[in-house]
Amino acid sequence: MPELPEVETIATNLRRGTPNQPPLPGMIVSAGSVLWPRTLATPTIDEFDKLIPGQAVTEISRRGKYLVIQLSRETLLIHLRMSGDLLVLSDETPPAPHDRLIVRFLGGYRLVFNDPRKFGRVWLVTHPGSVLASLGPEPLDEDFTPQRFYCMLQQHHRRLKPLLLDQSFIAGLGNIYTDEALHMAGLHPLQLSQNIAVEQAGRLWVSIRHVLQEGIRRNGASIDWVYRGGDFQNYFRVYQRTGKPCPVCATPVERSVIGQRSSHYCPQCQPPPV
DNA sequence: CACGAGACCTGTTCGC
DNA sequence: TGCGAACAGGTCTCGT
Repeated sequence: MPELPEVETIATNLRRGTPNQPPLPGMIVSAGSVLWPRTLATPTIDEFDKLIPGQAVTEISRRGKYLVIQLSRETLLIHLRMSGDLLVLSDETPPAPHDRLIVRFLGGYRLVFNDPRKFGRVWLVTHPGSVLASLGPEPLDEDFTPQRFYCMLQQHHRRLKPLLLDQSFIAGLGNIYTDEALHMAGLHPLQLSQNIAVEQAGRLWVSIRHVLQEGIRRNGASIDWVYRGGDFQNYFRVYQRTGKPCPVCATPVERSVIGQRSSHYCPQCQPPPV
């Protein structure tokens, strides 16, 4: 799915609006409608339909890969998982295939959660902490220091790739940005976290923040049939570039499956652990 | 605690 | 051309 930069881009667009869509803050909900029941994690559809009308959107933010839409009384949390997307559309725009949940507003606009694969989830809760509690630190926050990151790595005995994908370890990284960061840091995805030297941890810290910021600057990545407007996909170093030359040393990029996910890396720049 | 397999889903692309 | 396999930005649960 969308990873941190894609969710950040969507949050910014919802907050500020775009040439095609008005800003969400200030809008007042007229009704909710759940088209695919499993999309709504909590509460029940009946309660959702009852609770959401009349609430105003007050604030839009992001935590990890969750979109956080603050309403007058409750908080709407949205996770796009693999194929979810959020659109603000006017009443003139007809419904689309794969629309899963809709929040309608006074004034003729609606927020549409569209999700072909149906993995995405929406929560309407009083306390967002109940859903977000297990998330690790935000990699772009000030209190996420290289020193702290080194300590975190030392506390686990796990392979780097699955560890970085673990949202309770660090929030927001997915398959793309993890592969990109490991390549930039010159670290193999199978490297064990406890064997990382301070200096290597520092390089990984810089790399993680660099690729995330680069992703945000380019409005995220749009790949496969899910186009969200970003163009970071044109700047991938290794992700989905199997067999193509490493941008640093021209060695063909390799792919292997690690922890059920495909990993892309340069065997020259990212030597495998002994 | 760390890890692999399976589940949840649909759509696109690959390979024979 | 056609058809099944492989694959896709994620996360959960279960068994070892």
